[in-house]
Amino acid sequence: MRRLPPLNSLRMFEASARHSSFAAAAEELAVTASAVSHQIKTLEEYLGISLFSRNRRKVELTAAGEQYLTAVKHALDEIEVATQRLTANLDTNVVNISVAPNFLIRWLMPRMSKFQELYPDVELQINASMGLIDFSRSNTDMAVYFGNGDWEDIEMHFLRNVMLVPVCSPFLMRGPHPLREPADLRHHTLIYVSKRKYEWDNWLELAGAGFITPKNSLAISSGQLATAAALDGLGIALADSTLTSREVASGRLVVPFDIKLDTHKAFYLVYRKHRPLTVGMKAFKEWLMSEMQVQDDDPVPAEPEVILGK
Amino acid sequence: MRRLPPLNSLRMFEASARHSSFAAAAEELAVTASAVSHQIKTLEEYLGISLFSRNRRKVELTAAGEQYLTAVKHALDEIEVATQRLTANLDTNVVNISVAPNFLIRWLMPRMSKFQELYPDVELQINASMGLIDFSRSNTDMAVYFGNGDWEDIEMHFLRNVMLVPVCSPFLMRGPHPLREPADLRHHTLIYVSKRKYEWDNWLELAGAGFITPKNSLAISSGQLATAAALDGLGIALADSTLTSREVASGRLVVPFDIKLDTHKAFYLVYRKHRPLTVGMKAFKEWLMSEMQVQDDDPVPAEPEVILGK
DNA sequence: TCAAATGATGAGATTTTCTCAGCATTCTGC
DNA sequence: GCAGAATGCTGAGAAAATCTCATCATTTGA
Repeated sequence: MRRLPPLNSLRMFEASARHSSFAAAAEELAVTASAVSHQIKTLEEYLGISLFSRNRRKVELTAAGEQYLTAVKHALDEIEVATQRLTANLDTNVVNISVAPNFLIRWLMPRMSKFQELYPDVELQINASMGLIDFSRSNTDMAVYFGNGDWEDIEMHFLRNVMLVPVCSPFLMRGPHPLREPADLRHHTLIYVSKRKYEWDNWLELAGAGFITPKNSLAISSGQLATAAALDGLGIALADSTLTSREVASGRLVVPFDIKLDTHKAFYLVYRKHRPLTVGMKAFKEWLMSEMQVQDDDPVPAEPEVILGK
Repeated sequence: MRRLPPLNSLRMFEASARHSSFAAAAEELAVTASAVSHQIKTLEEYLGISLFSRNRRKVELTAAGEQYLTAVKHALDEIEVATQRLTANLDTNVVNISVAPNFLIRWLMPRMSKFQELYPDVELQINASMGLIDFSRSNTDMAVYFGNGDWEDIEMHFLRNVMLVPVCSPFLMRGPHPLREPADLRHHTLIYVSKRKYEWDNWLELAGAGFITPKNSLAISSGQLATAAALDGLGIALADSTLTSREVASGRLVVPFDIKLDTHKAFYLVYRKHRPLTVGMKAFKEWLMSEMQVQDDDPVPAEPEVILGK
């Protein structure tokens, strides 16, 4: 069993010794000089030895204080370094990112090379996961969330709104029931993400085809797989226009109707509240936010006609 | 400016890790398991990383926790050692003693060789000083106080009562006014310690000579110097019978009247309250107390006739 | 020489820490 | 396989620590 002095007072002792002044230490520690004085006194009483000589106004270490400071400073250094290493090694270039698989494959992956060109020293360790992260229990540094931004106790930066457009394989356009107007969808399979069936309802209503009953519907567990299903010609999916821009550009996917549903949800970059950002995190954050901006400004292929849904 | 984690929680973290159990750590730290759990949680939240995996009932360090523990343990070790070195290095053989000069010269010095024979490893560093010691500001380990034991916040061990007898140089006995009865003192100079003039008044009253007015009186600042003045034949001093026994035995001082005044004051061994004793302090304390006992039992030269004063 | 700055101190306010009670889970002994 | 003991988590309130404030004494510098 250890016999340790009041540890918090050591912090004040060290600061006071470093400044040779209680007042200066108090300022650094964001407390009053009185608090420092009390703490030092407590420590001295515990030790039974005075650490500072107070003959003049300037406090000065006694011989015992000098000796003690050496050890205390060394110990606090070690704790500080270990803590920094464990938490915010602000110079670290390794960033643990957690994003939804769909965002990862359709947005982040294709742009990774651009990031690496700009920040060759930063290493992104990417984890694909859905659901919220418990930042106090996970070593994930940052995550990209999709939702309406009502998460608590989290640092959060808006990236951009998500607009959904229907996408499908070009083969469907040439099939027996070509998609000429929204109502034509009734002959097809609508692919939706589980628990987000309402998106199709909203889109159909926005497109003036709220009355139709589609031939079939297919529930898929994630946006990524929904898009994959669309690519395979299984039906029409609602996908984020930006996330599918590459497939559209290459002709692997087509947007049968340029009607965009504003989901009122958005992508957010999130991380633990108050967390000091490492250089790697700063780089990723800056790049991510500016890259998102670029996308917004870029003309979307097939000239968009933005219509706000409800 | 430092960025340190909550330091007190580190103590709990270390104990918990050492025991692999919050409950065991709680027992060691004399708190509830709940307190430990809260503190660990606070630390983990600060760090943003979980230090223990709690899948099973036994808590187990995570990889991060393991890494952190190494540093924390090391740092706490250093603080503990430095603190021990500064305070109660219980194995230390060096003892800082503070005693009144009179006690030092007439009692301690003559017996030092006996102490050193018994405890050859213990080194006494003796400081002669009068007045009270602020044990929280002085590196004095122990002191011998003279008084009535009404000191506050101090650990205190009664040594023995102080009996005052008149002492003077043998030359005075052979002078023009030999001391045959107490009233003869009126022809002599009475040496007293400043602020303790009443001692002579009390003694004279006790000796049935309260009515006399001495020829002269000499104020001296300390008991040691008063005895020295008596040795030099400057007059008659009141001195502790034990402290002057050597001079009396050698004939350099004589006790003209064997009337002992009980001062109702005593010598006490004192030290900082709750202070754990080092081996050196224990040795000195044991020796001092038993040596005082020996003195009490020893027949005092010139067969004493103890009379209680008021 | 006087105002400003520093430190000490005691009392009360504030914040942190701890305990308690209740709950869930996991061992242990039968 | 089950009941009870042991362990850990959590929230609310109690207890303790820490901090601030007000005041004073000293010292420093203009």
